[in-house]
Amino acid sequence: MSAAEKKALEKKSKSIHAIQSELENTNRIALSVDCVIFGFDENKLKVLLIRSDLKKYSGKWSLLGDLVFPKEDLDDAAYRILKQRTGLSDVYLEQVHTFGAVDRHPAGRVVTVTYCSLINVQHHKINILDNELHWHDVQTVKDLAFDHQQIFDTCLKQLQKRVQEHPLGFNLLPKKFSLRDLQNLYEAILDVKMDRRNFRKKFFTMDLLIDLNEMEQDAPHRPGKLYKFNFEKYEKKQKKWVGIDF
Amino acid sequence: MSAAEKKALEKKSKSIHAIQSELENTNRIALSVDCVIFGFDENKLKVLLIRSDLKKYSGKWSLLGDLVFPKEDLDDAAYRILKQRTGLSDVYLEQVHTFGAVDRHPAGRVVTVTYCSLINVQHHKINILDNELHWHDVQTVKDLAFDHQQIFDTCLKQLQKRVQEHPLGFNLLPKKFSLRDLQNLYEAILDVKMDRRNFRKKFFTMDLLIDLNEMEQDAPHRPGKLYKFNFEKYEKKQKKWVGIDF
DNA sequence: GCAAAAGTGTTGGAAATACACCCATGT
DNA sequence: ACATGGGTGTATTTCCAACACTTTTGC
Repeated sequence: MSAAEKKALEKKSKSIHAIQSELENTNRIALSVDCVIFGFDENKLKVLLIRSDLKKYSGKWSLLGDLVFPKEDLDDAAYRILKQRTGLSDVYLEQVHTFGAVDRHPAGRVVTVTYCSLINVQHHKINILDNELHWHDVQTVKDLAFDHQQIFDTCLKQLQKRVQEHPLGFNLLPKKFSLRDLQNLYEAILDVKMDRRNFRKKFFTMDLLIDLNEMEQDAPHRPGKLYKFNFEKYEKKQKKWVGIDF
Repeated sequence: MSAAEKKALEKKSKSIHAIQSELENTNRIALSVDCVIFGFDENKLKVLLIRSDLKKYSGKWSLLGDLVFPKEDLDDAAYRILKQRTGLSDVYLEQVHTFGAVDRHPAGRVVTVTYCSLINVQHHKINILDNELHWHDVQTVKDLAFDHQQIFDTCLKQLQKRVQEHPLGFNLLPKKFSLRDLQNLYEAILDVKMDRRNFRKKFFTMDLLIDLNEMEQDAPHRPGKLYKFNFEKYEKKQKKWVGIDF
């Protein structure tokens, strides 16, 4: 670009001040975060729901959400909301999708960014003091408030996909787990049955499990060995995956 | 839930009117859509960029974006912006990610929802009357305005992943294409070289290409056969994919 | 000793990879 | 005739799926 062209360009360019007027109130929209919080307990995949606080949806369940503050990073808002609702920090959180139909909220325009998080129900005993907050089997979730059913369905599908490509599942298990625990988890998330021997083979071949040389306690049958996931080794891998398949 | 409990709940519930006050201006945020528009031409993957119209970024390239209107569905906004910038409708568009760092826009808080679109450069001769709009080789894209480099990188990665799982690539090709065209496309997107025979085998085995019994014209060598993609057959498939692999 | 789940190997088929030659066209 | 890329087949390897018996523990 020549100097003359550059100058011509600058002439057409807007100053920051000019842009600011476009961002004035009339063009602003309320923005919220909704968290789909998955847990795993009693060999079932669970999701944390709260009673809707809106009369229109009285009695219905809804996701945990809140408005994003004007001076708050989007990701920070997600962590704040998770912390507020569950008391938890330092957990897996991932943005999934943004829902922005004009009429999705009865009180006005609210665009919502959905985050998905996976927490270990046993390990993080959540303050469910408020009995409005409840773990639900994902199998039986239906008829949520707002468009939360759609959001939930999207997140569950995404979880099912991503749990196969990344070691997310371990965020749902205790630090020490048996291979049976791990398989139960995958079977619950993916809603399939797997061959036990092939499942073990797969994970042992990956070579990402650390044998703790400990055994399950209090099992009403032969106790299994306990393992933990080798996150460090996994981080170093990062394979380049190529395989057209659809 | 008993009737008494239900009543107690309703007492605590908020009316829509009460919620509305939370959505008042002080809690609103400007929302934009940015489109990462991929094209394919001269066997290279391209992306459509425009000169930033902001003085601060004078001379830098940026994605095509615009504010979302308060009474406009988010997806509609994406289609509108694509239409405005390229004159195109009826193309592939997919939401990718939402970027919401407080300081990402110098003129104030703007959260942006990114969409990715794939268009056929040959087929849709875009009105690039405005010479501020330009196709760039993705290989050489760097130093974009705002956080657009990060957005672009995210979209390219997502494209590389999704193009292997879904037949998106055909949106970048003319309706009739040779297997060489198809392979060039995949090699350009994934930045790898593939074996020609195995590539053909893979696609023929999928059985989703319709042989048009036509030949390339004006090839400076033996002309190849032309095919089109069998979208109908693909739609009917929708396989359940299970395979843990990370 | 019995119930219940842990642990363990082999085999056959499918899919991915590696690889080399002849063919049709334009110049 | 020759340069260019189109079109084809086979051998090898790798991965996945199917499948059954022995072991350990609690009761």
